[in-house]
Amino acid sequence: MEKTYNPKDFEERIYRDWEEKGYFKAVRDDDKVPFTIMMPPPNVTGQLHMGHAMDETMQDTIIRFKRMQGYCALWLPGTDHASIATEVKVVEELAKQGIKKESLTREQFLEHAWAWKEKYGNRIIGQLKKLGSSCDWSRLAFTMDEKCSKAVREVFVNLYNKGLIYRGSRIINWCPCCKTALSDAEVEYSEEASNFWHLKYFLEGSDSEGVVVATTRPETMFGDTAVAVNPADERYKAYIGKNVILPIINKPIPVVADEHADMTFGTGCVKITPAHDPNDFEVGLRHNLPVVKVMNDDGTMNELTGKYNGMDRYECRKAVVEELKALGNLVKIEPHAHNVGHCYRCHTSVEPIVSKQWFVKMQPLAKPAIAAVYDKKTTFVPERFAKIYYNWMENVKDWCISRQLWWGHRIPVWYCPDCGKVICSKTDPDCCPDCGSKNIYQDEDVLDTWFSSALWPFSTLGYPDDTSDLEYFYPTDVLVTGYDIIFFWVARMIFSGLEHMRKVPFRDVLIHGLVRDEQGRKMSKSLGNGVDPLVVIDKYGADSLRFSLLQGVAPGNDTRYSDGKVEACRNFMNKVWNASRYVIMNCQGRTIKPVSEVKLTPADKWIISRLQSAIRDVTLMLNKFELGIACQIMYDFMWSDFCDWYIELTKPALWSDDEARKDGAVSVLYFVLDNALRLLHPFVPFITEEIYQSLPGTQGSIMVAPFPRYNSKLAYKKEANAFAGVMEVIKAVREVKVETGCAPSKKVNVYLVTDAKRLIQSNAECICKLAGAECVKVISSQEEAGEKLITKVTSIGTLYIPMGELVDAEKERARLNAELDRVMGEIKRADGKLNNHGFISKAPKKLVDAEREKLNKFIEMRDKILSQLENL
RNA sequence: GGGAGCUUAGCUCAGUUGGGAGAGCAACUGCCCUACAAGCAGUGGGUCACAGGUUCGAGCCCUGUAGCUCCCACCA
Repeated sequence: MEKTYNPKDFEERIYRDWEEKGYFKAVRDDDKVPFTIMMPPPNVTGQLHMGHAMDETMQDTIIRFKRMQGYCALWLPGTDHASIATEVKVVEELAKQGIKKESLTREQFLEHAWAWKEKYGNRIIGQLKKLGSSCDWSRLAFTMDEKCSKAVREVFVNLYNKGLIYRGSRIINWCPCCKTALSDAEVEYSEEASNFWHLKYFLEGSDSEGVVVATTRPETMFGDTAVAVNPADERYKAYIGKNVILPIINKPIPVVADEHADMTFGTGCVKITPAHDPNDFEVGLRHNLPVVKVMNDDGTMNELTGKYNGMDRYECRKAVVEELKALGNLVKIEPHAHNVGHCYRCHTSVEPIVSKQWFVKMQPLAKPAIAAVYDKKTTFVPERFAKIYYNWMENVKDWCISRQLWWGHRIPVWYCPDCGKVICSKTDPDCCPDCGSKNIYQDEDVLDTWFSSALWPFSTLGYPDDTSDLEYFYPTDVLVTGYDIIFFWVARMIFSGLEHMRKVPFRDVLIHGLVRDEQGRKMSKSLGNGVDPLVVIDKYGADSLRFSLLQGVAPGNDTRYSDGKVEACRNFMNKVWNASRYVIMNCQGRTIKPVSEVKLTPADKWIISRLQSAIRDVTLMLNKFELGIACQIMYDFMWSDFCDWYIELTKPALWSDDEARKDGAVSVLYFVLDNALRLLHPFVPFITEEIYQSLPGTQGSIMVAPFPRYNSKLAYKKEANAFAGVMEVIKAVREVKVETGCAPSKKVNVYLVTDAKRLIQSNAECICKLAGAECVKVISSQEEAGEKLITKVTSIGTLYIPMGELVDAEKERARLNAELDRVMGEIKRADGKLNNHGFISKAPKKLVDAEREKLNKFIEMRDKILSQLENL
């Protein structure tokens, strides 16, 4: 093995090897329990970012853990066609080549889109592999592949036949840039500074009397078909039923009474534009008002606006305000901030507009979806995200699913121009089933990209066919994703799964946060602060990146990426690497025995005990999806317990001439390392595999080796506890040496007055080695230690270390006094607790006893320090 | 308007059944000792936002306050 950890030497080779050996493949095995994760399909719009890297790492860690535990583990990968996002990208790409979308036929455009998908889809797959993702590539899916498309058709037709999909003219969100309808979820609101324009609409036949409406959208006035006032508003009662004249186009419109008008807001009079405002649309329905659309699809004004025809909506706003001012209709302008919706893909401000679109009726679907989470058929981790889910589901409106795009699943509906028949079909019809006309034509629109993503957990397993996979792997076990797509995706998968499979799609939803940049900002293209995972992998290795993305992260919380963190993890990898090198080097030519056949030293029992704790805790934390804590446990176990202590403790044995002793030490080292590697493997698969392969006696891949299981017989609680005393002595000697400014290389003599004579004697060699001592002797009184002593009181005894000229009486007094202070503090604390009647009577007996024991120990230490001070 | 989260060492963050405040980085001191200087040993540093409450005991549970962040709804 090389002296330093160099991931480039092996990561690619190992991944290829895993793939060739078929370890990623999940084949139904009825002797095993299935464990399934569906990868949230990354969009084929570009490449993976840090958020993906974290998401995939979490999934890979869980699936590797379950696979090693003996489950039939399936992690099914795939990509999403991302209808609108990809179409925007392809249009941009074509524009660079001077090609306009409008100049292409639908088929020509789709060819470009598929080429894009090939290129970027493959790039994403390459990135996933670099990360070490152990997904079953033989099942790689794409939301627009044959399987998924078949499921989309099935679902659409079924919902249509149940009356849960309908077509209608409704207010929808229109993106004038993408020129398509959007769902409510696809609109992002942000506050913008604007104005409240107070406009006077004169009463029909009057030059002075009228109502003043306050609006933020003066340019939509051409579409006004009424003015609403509150029926209880005394100020305007007289106007109800009369007409006012719409300025500029001089059109009479009625004043209607409607609760929608808030008497306390604005002027109390609202201009009603049913075609361009969701609330006004509702008012319009109540009062049977005409719907007048005054804008074109690209956000320009239409012919109904007279001279403003063709003008951009914002320019028109300015011009209309000017004209109204000139006409004397503008009463005042009031600054006013209000929320404006933007397209989540291109950030253009969306236009609420009446349009004929396809919708999914949500109420009947939402109800069981709410109940399922309420009944804990699906659990959110952390639980608080269930609230966000409920809140959305309980208030969800019908879902607009049609998009005026080309890239996506085309709506499976045909129209017959001859008899007016609407045909919704799973297969493409060639004529009208009613009149036999061949003139039928298909709906031009495609479906919202989330319509197909919603089916992901079962479409990828073969739905609508009754496949063996579907039966075995569905419902899946855990969905891992960010909180940002709970509405878009998680919620829709839940109601879709319930509706079409009669079962929730997953048992747990593990929600994670965003990966932010070093300053806590969202990583984004426009800020240019994104960090490419591949660049990081290239520099530090995939394992270091993975570990850094998991360590210290709490579920659902955002986390910050920093090179420093990755570097620290790389250092940890190097630590693991070198510890392994130490073990493997010492294994050369030795007989490795099972630990059950080794005469274990106290140190051996201590590390084996620590290992058992690590096994127990890591398993527990992984099962609770507490990956951050699990990582921390492994980090501490490997670095502190195994490397800093145990490896050092084995050196005396390994440097001795006692062959049996050497074999024993090596056997334990091997045992612990082997277990530790398997514990670590789910987190850092490459390095553990590389080392595992170098470990003598191992067979096959660590990927399919069993995950360690806690063994209570190896817990050695008492022994481990006793050994902590030895460690305390070692630390005490080290402290004394540093505090007295003794040269580190100088060996000191250590004398101990203690009851634990045997423990100290049997570990004397280790104490000497680790503490830098010449000898450790148990004595019965201080006199035996000689003169010029430094005293250190520990819980298992008092240490005396002759320091010769280095002993300064004053300094020693100060040092002892400081220690006395500390011990007195402890006594005060314990004493206080034990004098508390409530504590004695109500706290668990174990705790009270432990506290008592501590108090006695500290009192003993206090007395020793006091007598020491007297003798000084 | 409704809801959620955060506030812990100089910085970034952990802290899961309430039982003596932790890690990484940074700082300081001393060390190339045959796994590792991507290292070792040691040190300093925190009224766990604030105010109440529950409890024998609160960073953790409850109530309120402040600051920051986010989500949803919406004011024409």
